[in-house]
Amino acid sequence: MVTLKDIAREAGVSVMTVSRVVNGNFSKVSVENIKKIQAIIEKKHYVPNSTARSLSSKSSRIVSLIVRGRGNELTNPYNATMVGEIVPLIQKQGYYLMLHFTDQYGDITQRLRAWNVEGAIFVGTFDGEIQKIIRDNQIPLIFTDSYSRVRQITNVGVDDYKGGELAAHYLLKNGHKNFAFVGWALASGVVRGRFKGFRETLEKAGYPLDRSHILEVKDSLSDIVSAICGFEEDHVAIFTSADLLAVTLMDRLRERNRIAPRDYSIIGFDDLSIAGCVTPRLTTISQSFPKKAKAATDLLFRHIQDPTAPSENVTLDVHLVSRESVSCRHRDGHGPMPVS
Amino acid sequence: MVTLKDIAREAGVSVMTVSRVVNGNFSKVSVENIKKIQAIIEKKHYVPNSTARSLSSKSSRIVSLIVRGRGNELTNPYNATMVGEIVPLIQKQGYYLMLHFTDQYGDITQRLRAWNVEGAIFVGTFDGEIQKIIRDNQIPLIFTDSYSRVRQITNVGVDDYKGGELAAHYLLKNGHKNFAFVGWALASGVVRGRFKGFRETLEKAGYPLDRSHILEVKDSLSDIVSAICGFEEDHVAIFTSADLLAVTLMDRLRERNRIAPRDYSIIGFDDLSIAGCVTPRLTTISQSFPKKAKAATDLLFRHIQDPTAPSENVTLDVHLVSRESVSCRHRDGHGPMPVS
DNA sequence: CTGAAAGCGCTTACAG
DNA sequence: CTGAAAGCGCTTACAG
Repeated sequence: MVTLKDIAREAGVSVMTVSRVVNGNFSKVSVENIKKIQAIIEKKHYVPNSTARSLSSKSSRIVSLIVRGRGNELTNPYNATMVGEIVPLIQKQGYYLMLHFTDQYGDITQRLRAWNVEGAIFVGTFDGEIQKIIRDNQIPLIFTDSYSRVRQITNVGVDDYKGGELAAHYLLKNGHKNFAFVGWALASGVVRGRFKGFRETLEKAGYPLDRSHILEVKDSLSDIVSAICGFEEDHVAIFTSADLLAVTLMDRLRERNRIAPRDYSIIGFDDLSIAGCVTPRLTTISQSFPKKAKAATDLLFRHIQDPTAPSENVTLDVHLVSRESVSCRHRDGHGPMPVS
Repeated sequence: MVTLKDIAREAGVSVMTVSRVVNGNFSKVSVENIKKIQAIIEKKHYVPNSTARSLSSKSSRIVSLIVRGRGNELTNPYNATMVGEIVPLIQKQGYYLMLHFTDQYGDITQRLRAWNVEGAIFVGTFDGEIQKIIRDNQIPLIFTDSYSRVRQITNVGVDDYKGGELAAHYLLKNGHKNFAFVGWALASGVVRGRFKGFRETLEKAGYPLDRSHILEVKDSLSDIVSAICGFEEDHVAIFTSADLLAVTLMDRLRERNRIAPRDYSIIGFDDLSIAGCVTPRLTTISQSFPKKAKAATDLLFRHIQDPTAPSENVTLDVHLVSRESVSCRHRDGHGPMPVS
């Protein structure tokens, strides 16, 4: 391993002047020394030891990405997309990225402290543990899609409520009269927001959502599938809390010979790329992952640079993307027909 | 920040005996001291500084995962699945994981050296650069799906050739007579293997693959789509080098009113979860991602533990999963019908 | 513009 | 069973 000392010896200078060159503090080194030292660094393929740097300077240039769960969390395209967007943004800043999957609070602090991590971005719902996490870690912490009563939390989310509204309006506009909501974890803030926007909009329009039509996914989808097949109405319009859920549901309903948009209509949330390649293509509430990732990393670095920066709550916009999974119910007998 | 010194002072011992307790070398410390020290560690929430540990012990407990590319590489479900499988396996060993996306060779060495990384797993095709990477990094390096003439490389791959054979056999068994191959990057070893197995099997059966039916995807899929639509044969059976390609292709062909398995048949490769939720469900060559990830991390840790361990080339098995995207051509007029 | 000294928080290697 | 010393490779802070 080549060290500063090796370079210094060969250049006939002290480690300090080599250190200055390595760090680009050219103003304090003579031009000839800069050139000489740079040549030697090049020749010997010198790479600064970040471990030593971190120890002495107290700045590690490591950022952590913490994903909730402990299995293959990237099997969920939502997580994969978010992580994949964030990685290049972190690298572009010259930072290193540690990736952690965890579902227990204690882990997080340990992992962050061990490496003097400078900041972290959380992907997934940490609603309940946010308070403890913040209390134990005095570094910039950026949450995504988290709802918490704790003030002073920096979060990047989307307008979940509006997403629900958009879905409801779109279905109403297309002449739907029967509605259902299917969501994972109704307790999570994100899902609750989407649900609320949907329900309240329908209510205002005179279509209160019946309790039997509010479905929460527990362990398996089977119950949900049965419930939907058991609906007495002719054609029900379903709003789901996530594309992945909508896609899986369509697949399971197809096994029971229920095809969208012929037998029912369905709207997703996220606009993952899978939404566009499924049959029928999924109509969904679209959020921008590049923007979300950018907002999160921008906030992260702003807070790393200026620890006194105020916490911020960013809410990104959503819009509806009309594709093929919702039928138009206006002219009876004309069958499914997409309407924008 | 709590340090060994703080604990030592409070316990009235030297840092060395605290260090022993922290590292579990209980045999060399009195029972009472162990208890006393553990209590203080607990109370003060002491977390060892990995940065200092790494510097003095020369072992960082960091492993790198290097994914080829520089955009959102996890948008590709193949990469996402692999990375997602590997993360928990690394964590289970008490190691930390750094994730890097890169498409230039120089980056890799720099990143590995900076943190004294103990080993790395590569996801994606690095065929051409393997030699240089190995030369410059004397740590365990595990490649996946790489083909290289360099001996002494440790690689985990699947039986690509067999995958091609299986696809060909299955299509022949189903009475197909017209064939095509569509692949990304025919130059890569993986794709070449799949293609070769396919072509040679067809040849032996008396169906040499015409040059016009070997399609390589360049920038866009448009050329491929046009080429396929221009085929003179009635029904062509297409073998693609990857599920993602097959799925995208089906979608694009649907725009041109070509539906599988009515108008053409198609087989993918990988068996990503997307293969099962697309319409028609994709018949594909299946590989086990959990096994692949396990093999790669096992090899990695074996080599970290024993640097003299011989390099190994692991080839995992593949099998065909029959779903809905291939028609049976035996009894004319009976239309598509899946055959196992 | 340059460098000697001290120190970051640990572990290694040794002495007792 | 315990600890004092040295050192890992760098940076900070200071003196010149």
